[in-house]
Amino acid sequence: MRPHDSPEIRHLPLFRDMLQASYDALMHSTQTERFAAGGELIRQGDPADFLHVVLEGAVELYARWEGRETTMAVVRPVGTFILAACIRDAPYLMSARILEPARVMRIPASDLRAVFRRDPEFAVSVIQELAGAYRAVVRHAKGLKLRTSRERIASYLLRQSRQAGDADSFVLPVEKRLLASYLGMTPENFSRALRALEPEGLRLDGLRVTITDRARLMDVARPDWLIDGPDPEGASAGASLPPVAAPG
Amino acid sequence: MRPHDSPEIRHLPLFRDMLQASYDALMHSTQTERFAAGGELIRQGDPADFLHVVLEGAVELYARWEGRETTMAVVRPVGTFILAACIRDAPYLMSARILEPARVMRIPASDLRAVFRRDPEFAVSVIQELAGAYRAVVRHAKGLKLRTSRERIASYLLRQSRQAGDADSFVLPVEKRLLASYLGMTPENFSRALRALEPEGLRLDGLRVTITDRARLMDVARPDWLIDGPDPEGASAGASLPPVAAPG
DNA sequence: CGAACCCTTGACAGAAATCAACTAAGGTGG
DNA sequence: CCACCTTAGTTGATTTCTGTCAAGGGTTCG
Repeated sequence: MRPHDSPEIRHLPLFRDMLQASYDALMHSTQTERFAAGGELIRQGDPADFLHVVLEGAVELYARWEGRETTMAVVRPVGTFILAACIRDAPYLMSARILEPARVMRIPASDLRAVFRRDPEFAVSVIQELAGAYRAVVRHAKGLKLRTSRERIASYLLRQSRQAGDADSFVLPVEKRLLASYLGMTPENFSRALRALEPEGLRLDGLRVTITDRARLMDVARPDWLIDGPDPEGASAGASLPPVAAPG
Repeated sequence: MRPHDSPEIRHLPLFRDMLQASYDALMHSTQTERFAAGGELIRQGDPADFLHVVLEGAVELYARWEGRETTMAVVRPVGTFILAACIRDAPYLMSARILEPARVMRIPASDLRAVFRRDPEFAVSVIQELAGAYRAVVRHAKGLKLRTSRERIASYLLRQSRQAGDADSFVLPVEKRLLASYLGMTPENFSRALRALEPEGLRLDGLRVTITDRARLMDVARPDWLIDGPDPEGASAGASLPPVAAPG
């Protein structure tokens, strides 16, 4: 089975409603490649040539400026990224590197643009995807501006718990240093702030987190629909490990 | 002339390519109202009933959480906001209040959704609008995470200068306290940081800012296409006074 | 004329970044 | 298989930055 025929891709919110002919057209020049950890997939500033779909592994989206670097999102299967740049035919605002050995599908941006002009159903899907992605970034920005780092960590942990099916115990999906960057702080600060949350109903063991007093943690985090998102309304599928923030 | 027929609206990037019939359908139930300064237009958490178009005046988009508040954008004529919420039929993530006495057009969200399903040209326009808006917020988030407040202020001033036609002297478009909030700091800090930029080639007089040494200021700001945006690619028309961040 | 309100400034407290050192775990190559 | 190297994570000490509290000047608007 060619990867293109995988129902996992065909059934992505972005692709599931389009005509078969359109889908075939999209996949016509699409290539799937494997990448080793650490590899650079795209670099910010480069022209947006391909829409990327992560089939296996994990990809980090990050931004650089004047030597500083910050993680914007982690995309896991099956998720897409840099849709917006492809649509506007504009330079990538973010870079992407392989976090875990990955298989990635690359759909030519020109095909993408051609297809949503011909297939109204696909156009509607793109609209939904972009609107969700937009809202996801707005939520992220709200969290950064309205919450302290302590509160961001606490609410992140609660989101992870919810994603694990409201489990009290779960494993952080990525390195702590990456999480720190995603949440907008240094690794040192993250370490300390996380430690400081232990008395608030938390037990820590490496990457494993156990919530021992949910009420107390919620009292710190004060979770809010309009920031933490009740729904994975944004982001196609797996773009939400750092919970949210999707296509670039 | 009814406001709907105004070429200013019809020629917005969002509306200019749609069929006349679609446009008429959109405008059919659309109402235009005047609002006094300070009035609440929409409240975060409310269901998204209307796409808003600012015809006159100025509207502030802001977010609230646990008593704290932050400005997300200022929309001026002719700009739209909360497109994404309308499309997803989801609650507003931001509130809107009148900054300067305004005339605002409200397009029922249900009509909006119906029309872009029927008119592929309009769908494409919505896609472009959303992709631009998405990129605008990503830039904003990058600025918040990668730059210090001093750097954010300096680069904001350079953006304003550019927007004024690369003029060395210009007037800040909004209150300083609002600017501070938009840039992610307290008014006190903004005041101090702005003051501290004077030796870096700046002269201040109330809301008027004069750049006396552009090279020096650029050395502080280190402007970057991928954050400051070379192009007003996002945001329909006037959504860019705090330069960027558009429809919610 | 008074009441808000914006802006600024100062003093202070709290938060976060930085610098540095140390541990532990994982991977590499001998 | 072990020694070594790299790197994530932690912790401490310190500095820098930012928010908070408080007060005063200036302006606008009722």
